[in-house]
Amino acid sequence: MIDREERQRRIWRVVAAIPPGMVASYGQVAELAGFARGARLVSPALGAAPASMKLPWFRVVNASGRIAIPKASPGYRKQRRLLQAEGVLFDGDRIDLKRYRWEPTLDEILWRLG
DNA sequence: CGTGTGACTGACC
DNA sequence: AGGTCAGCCACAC
Repeated sequence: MIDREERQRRIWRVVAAIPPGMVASYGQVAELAGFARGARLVSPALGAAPASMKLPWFRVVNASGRIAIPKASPGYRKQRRLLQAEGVLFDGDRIDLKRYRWEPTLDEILWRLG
């Protein structure tokens, strides 16, 4: 039986493994963390991460390649700025997932996420 | 124990 | 291509 803490740790581990300049979707993070169809579990976990952890929360976007928070919010601009600083290009308000989506190799899954 | 909510998704117009 | 909508899961009331 896994509690909220354990779930968060698993999610954090996946997010921490996303390489700079790439992104992953909420659903993808959830699945890699062992929670199929648990996309909605990811955002609370990101918010709960201590700042000292330096979790690359901004590398998580929704399945359509867009930042999931309102465009008008400070958080939106911050996330966008951080991604762009890593070389992630935006096409309007959207990221080309074909190009920037992280697809972990078997090695990464076994050694970084296992 | 129902109900509503959300930094979600995929299917279907 | 973009909007709608029914599922989805945990959690707060």
